[in-house]
This record gives sequence, structure tokens and C-alpha cells, in this order.
Amino acid sequence: MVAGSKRARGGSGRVKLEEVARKANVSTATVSRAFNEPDKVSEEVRQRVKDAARALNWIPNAAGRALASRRTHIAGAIIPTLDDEIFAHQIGGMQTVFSERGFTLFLGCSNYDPDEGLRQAEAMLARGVEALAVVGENHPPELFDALNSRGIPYVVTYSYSKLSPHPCIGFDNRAAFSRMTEHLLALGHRRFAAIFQPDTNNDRVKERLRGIGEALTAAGLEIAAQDLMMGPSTLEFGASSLARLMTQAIDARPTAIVCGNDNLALGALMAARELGLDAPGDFSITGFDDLAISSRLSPRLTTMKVDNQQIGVLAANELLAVIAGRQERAQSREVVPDLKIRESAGAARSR
Amino acid sequence: MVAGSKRARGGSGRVKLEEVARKANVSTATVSRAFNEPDKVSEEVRQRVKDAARALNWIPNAAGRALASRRTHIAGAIIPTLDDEIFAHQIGGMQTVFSERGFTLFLGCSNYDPDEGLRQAEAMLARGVEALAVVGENHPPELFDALNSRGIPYVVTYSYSKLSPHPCIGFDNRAAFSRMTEHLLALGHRRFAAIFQPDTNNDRVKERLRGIGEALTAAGLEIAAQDLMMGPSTLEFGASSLARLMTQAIDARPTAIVCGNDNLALGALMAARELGLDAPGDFSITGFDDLAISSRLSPRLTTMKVDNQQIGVLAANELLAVIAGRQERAQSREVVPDLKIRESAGAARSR
DNA sequence: CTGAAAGCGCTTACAG
DNA sequence: CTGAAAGCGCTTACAG
Repeated sequence: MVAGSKRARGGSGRVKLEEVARKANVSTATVSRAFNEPDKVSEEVRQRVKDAARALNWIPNAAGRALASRRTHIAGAIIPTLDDEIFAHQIGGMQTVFSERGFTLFLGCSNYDPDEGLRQAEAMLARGVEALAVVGENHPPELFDALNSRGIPYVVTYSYSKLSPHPCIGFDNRAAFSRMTEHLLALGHRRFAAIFQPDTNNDRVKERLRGIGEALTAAGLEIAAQDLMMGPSTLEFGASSLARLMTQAIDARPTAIVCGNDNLALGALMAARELGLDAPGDFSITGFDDLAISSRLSPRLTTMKVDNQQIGVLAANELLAVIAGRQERAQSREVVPDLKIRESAGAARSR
Repeated sequence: MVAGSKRARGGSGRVKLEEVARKANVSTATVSRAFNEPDKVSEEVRQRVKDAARALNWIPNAAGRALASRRTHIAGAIIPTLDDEIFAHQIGGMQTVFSERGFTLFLGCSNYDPDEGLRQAEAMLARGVEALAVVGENHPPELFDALNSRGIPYVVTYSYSKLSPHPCIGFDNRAAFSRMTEHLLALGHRRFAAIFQPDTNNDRVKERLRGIGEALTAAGLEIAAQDLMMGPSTLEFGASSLARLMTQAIDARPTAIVCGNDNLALGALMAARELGLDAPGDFSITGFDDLAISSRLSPRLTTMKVDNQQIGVLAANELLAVIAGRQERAQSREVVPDLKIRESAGAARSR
């Protein structure tokens, strides 16, 4: 023992590669190779090393490995919130794919605060994420700068635009809402209202509103100021908004209500029932998301469905392809929402 | 330059602490202290170091730091799925607390496969998580062994039992369903049915069924084999189960239906409406979770509410307390579900 | 195929 | 308060 000649330095107490090497009677290099480049080690030695590792119950220390190899096998995802199942499903899809490929996933929720998102991204970067997925483009430029300057592959999810400077995995929010609006126009509606979640720090919501606006403009229409309701994405706000809209004189009130999501639309439908109104008889209404319940309540809700888990899967696959060097940069992938035409939106009443 | 005398070894290309030290004209030790133990560095030097770090845009390399300090500032959570908002909310709460305290969160979903959960736990352990939260107790013993042998603090969430060998943050699933059953017994019901999600690999569901069973046994009752429906946790399964139950002769069929969650109960209520039946007129029914919609549909659903985000917050706080050395071991915390008595369960009809 | 040893980027016990 | 240097646990360029 030369103890005493060296500085005391705790150590983690965990079994380390060196002990496996000693037990297997090989060098540390060989142990490392037996696991990371098994082809370079003879069958017999490889077996001996693996047996020794198992016997000692060795789990490699990822920090040591990361420091030496400059690989962490960690990816990160930053979403606004897990309270919305839309993002939860995305993360679920991503997590599964990453896990299958030996990657562990860091999760950050910004609670719709771009600065918080940036802080979390930086924490992930410090911890050496090899790739990052963020929801939407609404982030401080520092976030993308940090990613680009380090050459960390990333994707923007949930939104998609051909014009985006970023690789996008998602759908065109604007086009989706234009399409929904056109569906209502085709049904003969001329007076429109919208019930929406807040668009603060939310490029997706802004795009949705823009989509409605463009379709209406093309038809020479627009939404009157008093017919645009914006508030929390709750059943209550949907309900109170519908009630407000319906206080207007019957021949002046909107016949078509485009909601920012199913939740708001369902709330509105509940309020309507209490007011003795119904869709599509008294007004038409649409949602977005196609929640499980939306097709089962009466009236069945006209809405659009996006495969969010698939977005997560595609995002993870793109990032893994870049990490593996199979491609230079993540490619954008468009996911097309499915328009579900159901009972809640019908032909406009003639007046 | 002595280049050439040393082995070539890439390097990450990132700015490192050494460069900050050089620019600030101090040793690497001082740079490290300026950030980690600022009190030990003079005001002036500290400022110089921070300026240099900012100028160089230095982000410390977490692997180097982890290796030297044996701290990673990483925590992990393993849940069955993110498709259930119950777990999503837990993770959301946890994430926020950990993030505030400088911890980054690893997320793993087992998809209800205990082996997959174990694999993910091992991956997290290798990456040096300082604490781990897992949902429920239904995990291979190796998982808890690995945690205990390394002294990694952990908590079991969503379930709670005084008898558990593990620190639990959650509620007593058995007691909750006993309570709900007693509520129905007090309303005069004697013939019970249950519509439940699968109990495979799911100790929480098993406990729920046990809770119902115990309350019924105490009243000299039990659920007949044909009145226990178990299947996927979907609106559809709730609906088809209700239909099946209601095919029985009117004076022989159950008057009280305990559902494993709101989703199943809502499905059942929808089917009832289509069959021209209603609650509480023709039967009473209860759920669990108190989804937003459950109190707004007609009939309003009698159910129980659990603050899942709070479970996540409590879990993170317990783990952080152990990490900080403020306590030896995570303490169990019971969260009491709130019984929401509403219209869907009423007095049993006299026959 | 295998080993000796340098190096990854930090922290920290020790000395001053 | 500050610095020189050892050490954390791996990987890998080099040599054989």
C-alpha cells in the first residue's frame, strides 16, 4: 500500500472499470473495448471481461465515459407544459424512440416562458445533450445561437413552415385553420367568431389566427372585434365566450365559431345546451385536437386530428440520424392534420 | 509549443475553464471557486472571473464537473405512460421544482413493462442520477436493490401505504375505493358492479379492487363474476361494459357501478344515454380522477380528485431534502383524495 | 488482438 | 484568499 503518498480523494465508492480489468486479468483498454467495440476483442477475452463485470455488478460511470469520449447519449426536449396532452404525447413518442437507441431523455417545461425555456436549454447543454427538440419557434435567439455554435442538432416541433430557418417536425398551423375556415365558408357561413387560447409567446396560436384571417379575407370577410374571444384554454372560458357571443341580436350574431382547440369548443357546446341552443341548428362550431370525447359527445365535434406521438417519433428519428452522422442536418417533416367532418358544423341557416 | 510531444486528443472544441482562468489571470481552482464557493474568493477576483467567463461564453462541462465532484445535479423519474394526464401532471410538478433547484430531470416511460422500467432506471443510474422517483411499487426487486446499494434516495409515487417498505408519496388506493364503495352502500345499494382498467403489473389497480372488495365484504356483499368488467381504459370499453351489464334482467342487474377512473365512467354514461337509461335514475355510477369535464357533463359525475401535480412537487421536495443532507431518508407523505359527491350516484331505488 | 499511458474538463485537499 | 497539482473514471491514439 502506498496510501498516504497520494492525496485523499474519496472516490464514489462504486465499482469501477479498473476493478473489472483486474478481475478479468486484462488492461482497462480491453474492458472498454469489450463493451464498446466488441469486434476488436477476442471471443474468449470478451467473455472473461463480461463475466467479471457481471460478477462485480459494474455499471460504467457515464461522467467518466462522457469526458473521455465526448459522447453522453443524452437528448433533451423542451415543451411549454405537460398539462396539455398534446405535448405529453409528443414526449411519450420521443422518449420511447430515444430509449430504444440507448439515449436517455432530459425533459424541461418552460410554462410558456421563453426565458425559462432558455435557462433549461442551457442547463441541458451544460450536461452535454447531443440533440434537442423544442416546441415551436418562439424562443430567444440565444437559444438557437447556442445550439448552432456548438453544432448540436435540433428540431422545432408541432409547427411547420417551409419558410422556417429551422428544421420543423409538425404541421402548418396556419394552413390547418385556413382549411377549417374554408370548410365553414363552403357551408355558407358569412359571420364568423373565434374562441381562442392566448397567443402570447405562442407562434402556433398566432399562425392559427392568421390562417382564419386569410381564409376570411379571401372571401371578403373578417371577424369583428367583439367576436374574437381570447382567454384561458378551459371549458369555462369556452362556455362563457359562447354565452357572450349569443347575447348579440339573433340576426347579427355569428353563425360559425372557430375554436382554437377542442376543449374550448366542448365548453362552448355545454354552455349552448344550457341556453337551449344547439349545434348545428343554431350555430356551427369547430375544434382542434380531436380529443377522445369529442367524437362521442352529442353533437359530435367537427375538428382536426394531429398524430402527436408520431411527431415525437419523427423528431427523435431525425435527431438520431444526425447524431449517427447519417445526415448533416435534421430534415423538416410535415405531418398533415386530418379534418374530421362531423355534426357540430353544418350548413348556414338562410335568413 | 510542445505540440507533437503529446498525444492528439481532439477535445470538445468548447471553451473550457482553463481558458477562463488564463483570461482572468487566475488559477483554475479560483475559477471553480468563483462559481461554486463564491465566498471563498475576493470580490474583485470573483468579478474578474465572471467577466472572463461571460466574455468567452463559457458553459461548464458537466461531465468534468460530475467526475471531479461526484455530483451530477440530475434526478430521474420513471412513469408508466405520459398518455395518462395523471402521470403527466406529476411529472410537470416535479420538473418545475427540480428545475428551480438547479436539477435537470431525466424522464423514462415504462409503458407498464416492469423490465423496461428497470432498464431505464439502470440507464439513469449509470448517468449518475442523484435521486429517482418511480410510480408505484410494482417493480423488479433489482430496481430497489440497485437504488439501495448505491444509497440513491428514491420515492414511490401515486400509491401510499403505511406498510410499504418504501417512502411513498401518494394516496391509499385501497382506502379511497373503500370509501367510495361505502358512499354507495350508504345510499342503499346492494348489487354492485365494477368497470376497471387492467390490473396487470399495476399494484394501484389491484389495491382499488381490494378496497371495493373489503367494503362490500364488511356489508356481507360481493361483486358477482359477471359484474366485474376489466379492459382498456377507454370510453369505448366503459360504454360496452355498461351495455353488457344492462342486458341482465332488470331486477337482477347491478344498481351501483364503481369505475376505475372517470374515463370509463364517462364512457358508460354515454352508452347509457343511447340506451335510454340514465343515472342516478336507473343506476348509480362513480369514477376516479375528476377530469375537468366530469363535473360539467350531465349527470355530473361522483368521483374523487387527487392533486397529482402536488404529488410531483412533494416527491421532488422530499428527494431534494435527502440530497441536501437535511434528512436521512425520504419521508412518506399521504395525499388524501377528495370525494366529490355529485349527481351520478344517488339513492338506490326500492324494488 | 492487447496494453501502457495520456488525456477528457473539472474539483478539492493541501500548502502557503 | 489563492495556486499547483492530483485525482475523478473512463476512452483511445499509439505501439507492439
